[in-house]
Amino acid sequence: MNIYDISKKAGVSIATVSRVLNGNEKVSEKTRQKILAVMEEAGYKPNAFARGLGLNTMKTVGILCANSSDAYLASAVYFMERELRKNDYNSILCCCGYELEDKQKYLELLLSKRVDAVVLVGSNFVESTPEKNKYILDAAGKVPIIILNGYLAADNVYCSLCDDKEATCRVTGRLLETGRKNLLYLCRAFSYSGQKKIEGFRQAFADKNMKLEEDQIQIFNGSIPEVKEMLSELSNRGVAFDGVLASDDELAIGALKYAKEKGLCVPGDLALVGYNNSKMGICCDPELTSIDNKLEFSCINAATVLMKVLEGSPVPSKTLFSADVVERGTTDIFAVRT
Amino acid sequence: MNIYDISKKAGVSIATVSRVLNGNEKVSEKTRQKILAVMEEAGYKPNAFARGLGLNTMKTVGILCANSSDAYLASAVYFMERELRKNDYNSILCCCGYELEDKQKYLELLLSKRVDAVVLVGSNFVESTPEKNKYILDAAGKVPIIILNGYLAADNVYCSLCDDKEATCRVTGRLLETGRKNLLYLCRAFSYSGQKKIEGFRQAFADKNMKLEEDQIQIFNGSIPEVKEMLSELSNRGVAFDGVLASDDELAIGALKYAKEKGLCVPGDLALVGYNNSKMGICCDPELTSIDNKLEFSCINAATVLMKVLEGSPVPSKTLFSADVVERGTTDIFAVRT
DNA sequence: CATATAAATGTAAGTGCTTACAATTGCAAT
DNA sequence: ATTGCAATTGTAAGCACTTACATTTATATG
Repeated sequence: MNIYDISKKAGVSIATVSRVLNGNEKVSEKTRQKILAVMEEAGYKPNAFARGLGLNTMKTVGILCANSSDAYLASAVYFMERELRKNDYNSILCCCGYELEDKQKYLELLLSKRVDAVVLVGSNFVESTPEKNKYILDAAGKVPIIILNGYLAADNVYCSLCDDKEATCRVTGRLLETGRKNLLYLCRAFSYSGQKKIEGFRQAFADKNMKLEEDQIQIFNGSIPEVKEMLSELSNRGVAFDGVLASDDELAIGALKYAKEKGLCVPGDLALVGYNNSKMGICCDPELTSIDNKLEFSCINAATVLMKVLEGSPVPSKTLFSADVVERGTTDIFAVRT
Repeated sequence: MNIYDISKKAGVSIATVSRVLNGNEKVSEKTRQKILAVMEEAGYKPNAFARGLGLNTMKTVGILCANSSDAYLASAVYFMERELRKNDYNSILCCCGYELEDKQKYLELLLSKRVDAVVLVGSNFVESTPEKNKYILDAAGKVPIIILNGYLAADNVYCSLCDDKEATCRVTGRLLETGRKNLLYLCRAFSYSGQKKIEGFRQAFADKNMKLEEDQIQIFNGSIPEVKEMLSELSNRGVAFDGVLASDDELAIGALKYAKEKGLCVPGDLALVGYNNSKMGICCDPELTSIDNKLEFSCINAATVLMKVLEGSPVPSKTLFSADVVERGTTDIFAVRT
């Protein structure tokens, strides 16, 4: 069952059938209806490969992410897929882990599938040195690249991200103002957003002319019990802290577990702030204060930008927006500390 | 840059180039090397659409799920994508929500993209009446369908699932044996696995000749605070319960929040059992006992089955395996109750 | 009613690959 | 040198569409 069969049954040429397939307006309403009726009756579905070949697009975009079972990345993938689908685009998902080599490999794989664009979900795609980001530029030479939560200034690369530095600085500042002296920052990985968060943390101290010790910033990539362990050791080594900010909620909950084990009062003895405002944060007790970086908004924005790029409209290459702070039981930064 | 350019540069015909592209062994080693070298040098990438047209496959499978931002479904999608990719298949992701109409619509959309197979992630794809499952059978007429966590006996439909009934029955039985009299079952939706879980719950009572009141089973689709609310009302209505089993961890954590609010001791006054063994379960305090339905195993199995189906090998249409119980702080069913 | 013009439709040449079948080549046995 | 056979390579016909351009048909104008 192909376009020839349909054209025969409808008594027209294949060109006309193709035109109705593509919504070309140069077809009389009568024949259009006739052809649609024949298609319907025959249960005809156009062959996507042949269309792809002729049109040089199959209206699909590649979504690359490190690990879509991570709750945060999963949500991002979900929102992106939803928004793209709203615009009649399909998504090819590919999870590539955190190794540079694999990111590169799977980005190329997506390109070889002739996707119309690639969305890099997560700040971990932007590395710290230009050479390591070359693979993105190479890809951008072929199709537009959208980066979610990371920023890379380059041609045909479009970024949608939250101002993590400002948000972290804001919250850190409030904690300092409410009398916390010994804050700790736990950061999972040294990704683009991780760097920005740490910069914000440092900035808050600088703004108040306060000194920051190097062990107040911990790059740590562990699970909840491992965080608990790590903080115990830190404490045993004599590092004191009355507040922990973290680059995600899981790390902060690790700190909460530490506090419980030590019998510390939260937020009295120890204030906690997570990041991403995930569901995990409302499972614990007290519930976790978290910075909400408006992922859904960011994805909607990214999809909108992408659609414009694909239709050739001019768009800004960077969209930066500010985060919300969702205060719950692990802090009292917006109330007065008792 | 196409196959003709390569054939010219290598001084061979396009057929030979195509042969090395497809790993056909009827090419002398010398010319193969020559052609590979030319491809490499020219940076040639075969056009996936044209290959798709010629081979009638692009080695992609469609993954359909209700909502990939749900942590459990997200993990399933992740594992499936990973396993499929290991077998050189790509994944087109499509999230269709819970409406029958949309499931049908997006399943058809995936088929129109000429995927080689479709994986239905989640038991919610199997409806309770045969007519409602017709859309799956229709699809199975075109490509193999894999169902994760659900079961539907039909041609070209393959299911990989955990024995939810047995697991629920086992845990419920233990709770009854350790002296709990008034158990409650919270079930999010009346999906295939939801039904099986409830059947297991009923079975455990039947096995002990104990009577089960209708309000001991609650179909409830709400968030954590809503569950808390619902249980309060239930309690106020005079329904007593000393144990809550739930069809997922979130519901169980809602019950935990209820216990905290009421000042109930967990597990002393109220035992709690979740399902899926999610990360949420280790965020709360005490940590949640949960039934682990071995999602990763199930996905690996599903992918293996699918690959065999695609290569024409015979495979069982149903793989059923048993769940693990991960006991944590919200129960004492494997220790003696004090 | 002839003509100009616009609208609708058809013809045929791509699009880049696969593969059945035909043709050529290489090589050992006669 | 000739033959037979297998291994290798080439030719050309698909695969199911799109679309520039040509042709036909309908409509409006004088």
